[in-house]
Amino acid sequence: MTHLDSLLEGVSGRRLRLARGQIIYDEGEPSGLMYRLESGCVRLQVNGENGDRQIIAFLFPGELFGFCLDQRNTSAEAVSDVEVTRFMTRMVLERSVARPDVVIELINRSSALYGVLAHHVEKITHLPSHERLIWFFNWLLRHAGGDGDASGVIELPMNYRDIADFLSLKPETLSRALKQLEDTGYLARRGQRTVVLRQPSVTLPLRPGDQLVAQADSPPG
Amino acid sequence: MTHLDSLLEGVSGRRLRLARGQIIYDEGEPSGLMYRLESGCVRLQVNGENGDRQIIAFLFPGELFGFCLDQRNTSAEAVSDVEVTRFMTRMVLERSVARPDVVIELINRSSALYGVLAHHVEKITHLPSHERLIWFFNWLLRHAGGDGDASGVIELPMNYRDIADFLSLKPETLSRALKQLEDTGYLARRGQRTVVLRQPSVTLPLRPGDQLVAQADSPPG
DNA sequence: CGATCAATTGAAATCGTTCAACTGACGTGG
DNA sequence: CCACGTCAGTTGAACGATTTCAATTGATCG
Repeated sequence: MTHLDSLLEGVSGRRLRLARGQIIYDEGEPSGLMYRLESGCVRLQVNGENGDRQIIAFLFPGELFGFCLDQRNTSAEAVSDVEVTRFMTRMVLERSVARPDVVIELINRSSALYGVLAHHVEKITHLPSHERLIWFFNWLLRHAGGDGDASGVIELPMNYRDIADFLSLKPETLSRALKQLEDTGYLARRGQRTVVLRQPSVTLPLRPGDQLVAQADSPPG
Repeated sequence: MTHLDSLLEGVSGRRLRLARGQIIYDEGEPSGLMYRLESGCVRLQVNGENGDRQIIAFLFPGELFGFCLDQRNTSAEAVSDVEVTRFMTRMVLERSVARPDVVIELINRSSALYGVLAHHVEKITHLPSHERLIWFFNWLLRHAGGDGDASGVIELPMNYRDIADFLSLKPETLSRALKQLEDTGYLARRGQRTVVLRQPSVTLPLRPGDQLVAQADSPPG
């Protein structure tokens, strides 16, 4: 992660502020510019024909995106107010001739992104709604977790609709799944932008009727 | 596509034959080798915890895969008997220092793969079963289409289970969807490894009761 | 403080899944 | 060359998770 950050320092980049909701680039546009996210959260997405939207990835500070030489194959939008540094892809490549490690780092990041997406697909196609959520929150905890994993406190930079479109659920389903997880004690909500995981990184064996917190205080029978 | 093929000629590669079903590499393994597919069909996949499997991509002759420097983030398996040329990733990279266009081509291919997967996700999460199939067949026609698109004839290198796992359907659902498409006249089957699309690249507005072939020969009313 | 958009809740409908049984294709060995 | 076993694909019926539609509550920002 830190490798490339220093390397790109040698490439002239322009620092930009973008407001929440702003489109950074749109699918089909010619490429040429790439970005490093400095603060905030960005989403990559595919906009379907019927107004459907699939969010492919949430990006967090330190991550690079838009590294591509022909047409944009996804759209990028600001989830929150963000700061990015914008580079000309051409210049990054020129620099990489002198510094092979830049190429290596770019490749590593590309294949990492691919792997994340691959697993994302596997999860959203094979897990029921509430397990998708648990998986998502644990993933957030590991990635966006500035606070440290142990506490289980997650500040959500995105709204529920974004989460729904990331997990391929309807907002109503997300809402119900959240409630169920809250009721069963897997998580607690503080406002609707903060979630507290009770058991971070648990692979939950949740079946209808199971109760997590109940163990202590619900009388048997 | 042809760009890189000539470039890799300069890198020593070993030609291999692999039998159908053989694992080329497995998720979690250290990387170091990359491949060009010469003949046959390869699948990239993620194997879920419950024995579930999500096929991420089908690859066809000319395509590169396994371009990655740390751990494998997906598995690769031979869908049919295949021939591949195996390269040491390190040597490809060394070559790329002298030839910047190699880097560019590798980047293009990586981002193309990412885009394909992104759209794949969008489709399998937003389309009903029979439209996924139509989309898949049209996609096959464009990619594996050695015959030329116009005829609509598709030789399937993979079995129905592979297709089901690619489209995130159960075999039963796939079977039923296929039958429905056959009945409504969108496609015909010759054996179970050949499919003929009646209207290649149609965005079908199929609703229960609609008939495609009926227009010409079914009397009104 | 009101307007607007996001999130919640309920009830009904739908599509895909599940389970189970059956059919068909294919390859092996007699 | 045929019989058999095995595995892939098919079909039916019941089930269930998610979606849909509709109405309500709740947040957020001028």
